[in-house]
Amino acid sequence: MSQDFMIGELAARTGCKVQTIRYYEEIGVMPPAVRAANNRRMYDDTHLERLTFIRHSRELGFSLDDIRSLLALADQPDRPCDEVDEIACNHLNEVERKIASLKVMENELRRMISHCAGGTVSDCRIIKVLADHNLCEEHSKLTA
Amino acid sequence: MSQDFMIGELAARTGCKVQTIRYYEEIGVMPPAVRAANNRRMYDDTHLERLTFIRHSRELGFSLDDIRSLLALADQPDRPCDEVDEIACNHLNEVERKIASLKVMENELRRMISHCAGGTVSDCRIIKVLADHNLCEEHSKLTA
DNA sequence: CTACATGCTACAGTTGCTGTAGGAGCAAGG
DNA sequence: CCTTGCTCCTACAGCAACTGTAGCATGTAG
Repeated sequence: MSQDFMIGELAARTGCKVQTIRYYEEIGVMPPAVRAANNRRMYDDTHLERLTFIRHSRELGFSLDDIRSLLALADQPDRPCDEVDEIACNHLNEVERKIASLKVMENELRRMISHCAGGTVSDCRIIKVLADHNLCEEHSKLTA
Repeated sequence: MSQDFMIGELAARTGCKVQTIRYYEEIGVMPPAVRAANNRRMYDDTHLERLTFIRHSRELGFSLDDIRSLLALADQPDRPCDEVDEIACNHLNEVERKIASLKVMENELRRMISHCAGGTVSDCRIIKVLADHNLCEEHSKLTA
């Protein structure tokens, strides 16, 4: 096992673009790849696992900064996982905040659109509401 | 009416930073300000209205590109408002898409966090799920 | 007269990539 | 043997929507 392969195969196996992998190496979330004689990056299963971890974390919305911390913690199995929990909880809070903010936008957009009678721009409720904050029902709740 | 004032007052009256106003002028969503003898930008109520429109649109999540289009349409009151509706509807769809994607993240994060028993990193469910996509309940639904 | 606030330009930095230019190596087909 | 085409390499520019900084000029208050 731990057969070596090149960046193209790592990309194909993880659904990650080649440039993105090189970018992860550049910013230090992926370790520098060992180079073959022709200067090409060679990878094995440990790289595959690490990149899978990164991609999954990204899909869950973690920042690369958080991921750097999570990877560092994952490499120290005997430490308590408080810090992991904290990163995850903070991120969950952030996700909830974003959902709440988007829902306010959603409500207001729906309201604007449903009030538009479809005439000319001068009658358009959407333009009116955008021009005058006071016509907006939720204008105190917006904290995007 | 239409008293002139400087950029600091425009900023204070709209809750927009001074640099942001200059940036809006630079990219052309705000018209170039008339300059006083000392080269300072002077504004009047039309600028105040325009910036209010921009800020409110931004609060509702519209891109500056969309806002450019909306402002151009707002300046042509006799045209039908189909295009306005279309921009607003497209944006609403995008907002809904984002909410759906964030909710998937939220569910999975909650699930991970609630499964963590609080021991060491080697037992941590959060790290395990991040490392192995198959432990993720919703991994097919993530399309952030 | 001296601070201090405000204004100006110009540019770098943020996040997480994506795309491009310009070049080299390698295998297969003609 | 040569060309075509694929993959790889580095280095850099660009996206969105700002925000912050440096270094300077101007205006006002005490």
